[in-house]
Amino acid sequence: MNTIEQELADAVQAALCTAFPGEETVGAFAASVVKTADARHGDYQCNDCMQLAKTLRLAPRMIAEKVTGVLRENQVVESVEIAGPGFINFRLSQTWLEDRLALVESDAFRGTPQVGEGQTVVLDYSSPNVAKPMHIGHIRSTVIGNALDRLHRYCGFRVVADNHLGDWGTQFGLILTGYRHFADQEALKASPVQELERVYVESYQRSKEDESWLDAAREELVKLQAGDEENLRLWKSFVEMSMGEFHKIYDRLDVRFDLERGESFYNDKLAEVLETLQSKGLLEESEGAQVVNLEEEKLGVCIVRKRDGGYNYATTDLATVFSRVEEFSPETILYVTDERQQRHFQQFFSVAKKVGIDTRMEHVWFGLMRLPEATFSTRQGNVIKLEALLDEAERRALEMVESSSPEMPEATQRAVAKAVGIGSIKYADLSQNPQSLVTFTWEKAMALDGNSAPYLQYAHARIRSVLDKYADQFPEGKPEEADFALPEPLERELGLKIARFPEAVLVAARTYRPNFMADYLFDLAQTYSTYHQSIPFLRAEPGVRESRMRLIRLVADTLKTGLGLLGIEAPDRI
RNA sequence: GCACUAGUAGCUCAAUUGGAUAGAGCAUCUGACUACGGAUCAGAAGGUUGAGGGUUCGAAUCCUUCCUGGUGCGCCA
Repeated sequence: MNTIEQELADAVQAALCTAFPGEETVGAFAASVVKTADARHGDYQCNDCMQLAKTLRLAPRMIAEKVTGVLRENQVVESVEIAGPGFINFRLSQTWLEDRLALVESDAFRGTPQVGEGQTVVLDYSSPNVAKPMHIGHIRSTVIGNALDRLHRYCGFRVVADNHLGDWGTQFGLILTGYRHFADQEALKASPVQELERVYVESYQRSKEDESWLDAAREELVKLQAGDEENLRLWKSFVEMSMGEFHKIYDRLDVRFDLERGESFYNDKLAEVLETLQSKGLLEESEGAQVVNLEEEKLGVCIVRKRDGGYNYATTDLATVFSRVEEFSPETILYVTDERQQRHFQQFFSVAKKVGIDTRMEHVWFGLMRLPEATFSTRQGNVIKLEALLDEAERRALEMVESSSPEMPEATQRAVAKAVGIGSIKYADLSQNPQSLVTFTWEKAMALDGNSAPYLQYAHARIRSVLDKYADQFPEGKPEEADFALPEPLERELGLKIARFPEAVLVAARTYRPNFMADYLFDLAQTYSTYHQSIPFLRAEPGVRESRMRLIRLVADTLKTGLGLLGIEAPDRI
């Protein structure tokens, strides 16, 4: 199913060709139609005439005149008007819109065109470091990445979500050394990652003061990388402990991966990467290291092999991309990380291109999260653990549920508190542009009113509640047999917004900006709330009542589906 | 120093990537519950889009100079 924007754009395109037969510039032009910013201008608008004025050497309004003459015959629109310097404003036909809603209702994807059909996207996100607990800095990659995952699947893409764990970094030298000297086995059993972190932080601090400690750590790392049995065994146990903790959090967040290949997975392919670079003549030696020179692109040099013979991030990423291209032949690979890695990805993409990778690769970066006082870091120990954040969110939500729904069974209250608490945290992140810098405050992360998850969940639950009440009061009623009817302006607005759902999905997916989806949902929920307040439905006359039931049920479904695309639950009662 | 990035209402953020009179939420003020869920709704007030210059039918958005923050800039990831 095409979006309405697309249908209208096609109509404009056709009208242009009819109005200006034989004009090459018109034939090559791709007409576009967008929704209006202001309802007074109609439902959709086309701004192309102003652009075409130059190439056609005609006044924009003149072009618009010719085009609208043809467009008026179109069944989709009720009126076509020219305004201002040459805008064409469309108002959709009432019956067409009503029929459209029936199509949307019966469509498995609520009218969303399956633009990704036959295409594969590899999505690299979350990627925490083993032996360090996940803190609030990890939530953005996880939540944004997961939303992009869901949005793309919904558009028909085959998505390969890969959790590219940091399980092979230099931190293991420090951890191994620390582990041998001051690990507390009891604590390790009780709370493994916390203890590993303590060991890491202490070992790191010791290395700052003590050169020989650092040497020992390096030695342990070399032994590990050379395949030393004892170190390998310990390393594996560290990874397992961490994964257990990570999965507890992923379960709570309802985040799932298709693959969880850490950097270690590519360990034996790194030498090959060097050979490939060598054979393409890209390798240079510089200060004892092997590098790819990117001075021409003003990207400095990219180190692919350290002076001490070790490989690093860029090398692993290259090995990873080779492997992904070979195994999945993706059209696109997305990397969701924070802004600090922009330069790394520019370098890495550039090198990948040089060795012949032509897959589209995008770095979807997001702004750092920081505390009001400072940035946080595991080493400084000023992190807020993700687990604590989720606990607190659920606790606050539970308080709210207990006071507003005391009659609800306790188990249900807990489930609702989880949906609301976790949903609030996700929504706080997803409702803003990923690229903005975020200063973390508990208050903001868990906003429970205004533009927030609970507002949307409330709107949804309220509709479910009305629908149940309807089923109680009118057991014979059959809303599914009523026609969609939008006689009231508020009703029409609501119907139009439902019909626009696919446009929000596509924009959010295409621009890697889940906040477009969040915006859309908030707008829809707001319109519904106004409707709810001012239009009677259970008390409306028979027939009208059924129509309205069918309409609000579709609103509820749209809200639930949209929230689902953001990874947020919409319980029937909250 | 160079590069990237941000600066929008008192605060937190939008603005469909160049469209029409820059929109929401919070906070403030006014109003609506014997109600289909008040976790709500209606309304008011709040702006020289950091500053200047430029590009054009049209600029928060593009170019340019400056100011202020953030981040990065060779062996971490």
